[in-house]
Amino acid sequence: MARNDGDRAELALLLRRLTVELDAVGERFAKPQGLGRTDVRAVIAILDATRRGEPLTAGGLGAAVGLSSASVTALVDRLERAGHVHRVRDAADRRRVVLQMSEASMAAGAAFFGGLQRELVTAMDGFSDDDLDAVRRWLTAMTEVVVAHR
Amino acid sequence: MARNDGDRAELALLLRRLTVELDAVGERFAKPQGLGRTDVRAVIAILDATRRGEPLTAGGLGAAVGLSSASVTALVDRLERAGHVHRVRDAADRRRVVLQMSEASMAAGAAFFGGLQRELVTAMDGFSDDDLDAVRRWLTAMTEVVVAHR
DNA sequence: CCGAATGTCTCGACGACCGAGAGATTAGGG
DNA sequence: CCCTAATCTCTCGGTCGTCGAGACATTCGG
Repeated sequence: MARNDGDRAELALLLRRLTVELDAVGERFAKPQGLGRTDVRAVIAILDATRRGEPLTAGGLGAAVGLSSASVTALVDRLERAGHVHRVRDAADRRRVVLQMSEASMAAGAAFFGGLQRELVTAMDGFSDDDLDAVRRWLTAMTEVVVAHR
Repeated sequence: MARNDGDRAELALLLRRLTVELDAVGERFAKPQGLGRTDVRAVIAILDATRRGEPLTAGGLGAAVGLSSASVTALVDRLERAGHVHRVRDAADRRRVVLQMSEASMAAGAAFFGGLQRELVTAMDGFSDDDLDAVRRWLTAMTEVVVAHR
């Protein structure tokens, strides 16, 4: 079992290495756009919500990325000034501000992350369906452990 | 192939979800210790280097986490004030400052991340050697793609 | 119609980060 | 030896991201 445990620990290390590199990719996207770490997370959250058909409000964004309302205001100010989103008052509840990604920003994001995703998917060519199913189950299991760990 | 591409894209989403949760774990570790995001990355870098038998210097830490020298000074100030590391002038080259983790900090890190690692390894019980080998190859392949993406 | 709840924004303060440059130490060629 | 260039860390001043507290507008329930 000792040998097996070592192999498994290696997987944990590989995973950490991968997360570090993914983090670096995020920064390589953020820098040229004049965005910060948090801004990228926010953009991704807005895109995800929009794709789900439930556009984010300012407050929802704060909950999604873990920021205070003051920080959200500043964050949206930055994104709006940089032309990535615009504020739209919700017609039904005029206290709310819903966030819409601009066309240009959507295109930039799609070019960068879409490209990466295509490369990732292509790199999966060398794997059998059984392999990929094992990966899927593994990712799911690891996520459950991480979520439960507190 | 369309069906397969969808499945593969799902893996990318699962991976992103996992990285997000791992990030959250890092914050749950940092908060009670009075540490910030960068500080945790620094501690991990110092621990990794120490384990490799090549103790980090202040400058090396800056290179590892991507900070300017000014920021490194401030960072080490924080970590030292919080009792996580202490500065030791290198005897051979007295311009250098090598960073040593304190016993207490090592113990805290081991308790937290060691515990998580054990849980992760345990969760791999349900996987065959072939499964885990597929995971290992997949993680390696994904990391290569991410590193090459620039 | 009024008070409580909700959603966002403003203000003032703090901490993290960087660029430029100062101070200390080392390495190497006269 | 010594002088210069290179190296390593630290200090200083300024900018930006974040928060807590509270103001303002809007909605909801009695």
